[in-house]
Amino acid sequence: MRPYSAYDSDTCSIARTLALIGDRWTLLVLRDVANGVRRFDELASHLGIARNVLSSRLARLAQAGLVERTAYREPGERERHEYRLSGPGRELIPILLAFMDWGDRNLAGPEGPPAVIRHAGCGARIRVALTCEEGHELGERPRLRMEPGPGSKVRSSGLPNGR
Amino acid sequence: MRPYSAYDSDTCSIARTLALIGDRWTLLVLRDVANGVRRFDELASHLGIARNVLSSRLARLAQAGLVERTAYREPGERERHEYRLSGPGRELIPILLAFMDWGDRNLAGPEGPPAVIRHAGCGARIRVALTCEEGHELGERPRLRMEPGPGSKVRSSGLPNGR
DNA sequence: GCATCTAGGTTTCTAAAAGCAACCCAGCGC
DNA sequence: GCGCTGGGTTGCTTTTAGAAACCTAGATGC
Repeated sequence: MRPYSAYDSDTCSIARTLALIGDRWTLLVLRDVANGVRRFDELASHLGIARNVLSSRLARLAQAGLVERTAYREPGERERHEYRLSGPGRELIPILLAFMDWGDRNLAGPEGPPAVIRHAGCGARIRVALTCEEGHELGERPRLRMEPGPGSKVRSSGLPNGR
Repeated sequence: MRPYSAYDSDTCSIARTLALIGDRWTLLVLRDVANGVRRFDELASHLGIARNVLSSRLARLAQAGLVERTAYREPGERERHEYRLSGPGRELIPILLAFMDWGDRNLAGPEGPPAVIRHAGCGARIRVALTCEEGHELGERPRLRMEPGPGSKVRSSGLPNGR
């Protein structure tokens, strides 16, 4: 079996996802949009992001289909635009919650976590968990095994005798 | 109840975590370290990262306690250093798997996912899932509610009449 | 019926971060 | 003592982010 490092780093789903949303601002933009901040000026002011950067991030997210940019007009008002999460965008929520979970446990001060997410139905707290398709509970230090999938790609350069 | 945008953006656990590991390379470095790539040159070559950037990322991760830098010496060899995930670093694995999961579903080509993670015990695939502490199953579009926690902080500036 | 305000950006210029190549140093092997 | 290798650091160039000014179109006020 080939060693891990023989596989192309950029082909990995983690690398591909990071290429799309892995810069300093994009996940924060998505967090705010997920929390109902929909307008350009509100986003700019709440995040403290430069407006040109926000503009380019929203354009990228819209082009990738993670947010929808729609025009709307309230009576007596002029036309506005708003940004909302679309289907694939909503599927990013586990990523946001995984970040939040880790930050709550490792970076929160003695006061406790800055925010809590609850199940809107029952009011209980939400966590991200690893699950095994056989239904086994995976504890704090799960034993995992990585193996190449059908879309794997061997690295084509940089190896001695690489091909 | 105060609106979401009245709370300080930087106090959020997502923002804090992103400030530590939310740049273009850090999560990929952690992915490789988690997969057993432990040496500087191996990381540099597999990732294609500039060596000075790798150096500064590893220093930051070591200082934050996410990786351990240890010296070791094999018989007949000179001293080497290796990097390994430490406790808090291993807790980042759900974040990596959440990225992978999303990428597999949204960015993989028709060939399928580039890699598969299995439970080392039973061989079944691993997924990240949202769970409610009451044990309710949360499906594709969970209804979530965010509320301020004990460590929440109201925004101190930028609001009309803000305080 | 012109000046002003506001949302939603774009342009322009400067500062910070990433990339690239060259260099350095220590220990080993020869 | 000479070169090779791992593990970096230094210095320069390019890319990205940030700050501030500017633009446009439709209310709004006078």
